[in-house]
Amino acid sequence: MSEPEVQFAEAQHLTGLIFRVAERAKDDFAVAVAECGLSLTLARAVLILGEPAPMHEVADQLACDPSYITNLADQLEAHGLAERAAGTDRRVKLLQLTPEGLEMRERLSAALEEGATVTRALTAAQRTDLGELLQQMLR
Amino acid sequence: MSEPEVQFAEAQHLTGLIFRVAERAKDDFAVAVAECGLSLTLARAVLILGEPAPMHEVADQLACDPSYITNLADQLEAHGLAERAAGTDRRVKLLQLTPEGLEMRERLSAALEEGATVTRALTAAQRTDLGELLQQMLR
DNA sequence: TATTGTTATACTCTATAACTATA
DNA sequence: TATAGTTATAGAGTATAACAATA
Repeated sequence: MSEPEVQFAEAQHLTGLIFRVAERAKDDFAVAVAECGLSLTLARAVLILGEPAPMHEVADQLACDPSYITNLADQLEAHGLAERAAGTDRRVKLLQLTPEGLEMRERLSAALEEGATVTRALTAAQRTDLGELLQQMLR
Repeated sequence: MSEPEVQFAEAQHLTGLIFRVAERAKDDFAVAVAECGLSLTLARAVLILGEPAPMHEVADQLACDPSYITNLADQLEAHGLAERAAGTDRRVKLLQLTPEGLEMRERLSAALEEGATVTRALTAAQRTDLGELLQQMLR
């Protein structure tokens, strides 16, 4: 195969396609998130906090160091989106969304569902197929 | 719908699934890239440089500021993977892979194709279907 | 006057290590 | 002795603005 053909073939490879689709979806979501005045990580934290959770659990779910959650929690509080609350164990602090935080979570959730221009290119049946394939990949 | 059901439904939504699959693929690729001693961005640059390219074109393809390419080019040269070369226009500097760079590109390319554990969960037919759906999303 | 690349600088994101309080 | 969270600090990654050379 000549070089251009190799490149073309590579461009078709699944992993590259997944990356490109994900990047586009992320860009779309980032626009919505920026309109809300949040960073991507902050938005992820808000989405995670459907229910109050210990800070170390948030760290687990975001796959980041627990020390960084202090920073994120400070930012969430500064935005008025979440508060620290006492847990049963006095070492633990729960992070819980304020009413504003819950409202923000709704907005972000809607943006995540509807905002991705990529999924609009598919029919309902195709979306179903895609969803099944993706779920199988995560098993 | 009660809260846990809502969360479950959200977890199924396409955009979220795409993000999770992409994150897993990226983690897989990052492992291979780290074994090569490169950062993800550096690896992307190597993959882009199948042929010598002006630095500003690399910036376009990486979707980053042109000034940052100076930094990346310095790093690539420090790794012995690429060199700056003169272009026809004397303002332009071409970035081209060294033999080591080309070899690295092969390794990365192979890692990208084979390394993603996510795609292994699919049959050949399913991979074909997925590829077609993804391509349609990028059109 | 516009374009290419470079420099200096600064900002954001995130991790590491040492620390405190609690278990 | 182990766990939760905090603090201080440092590093990577990247952008902005001003600049030099060339077109």
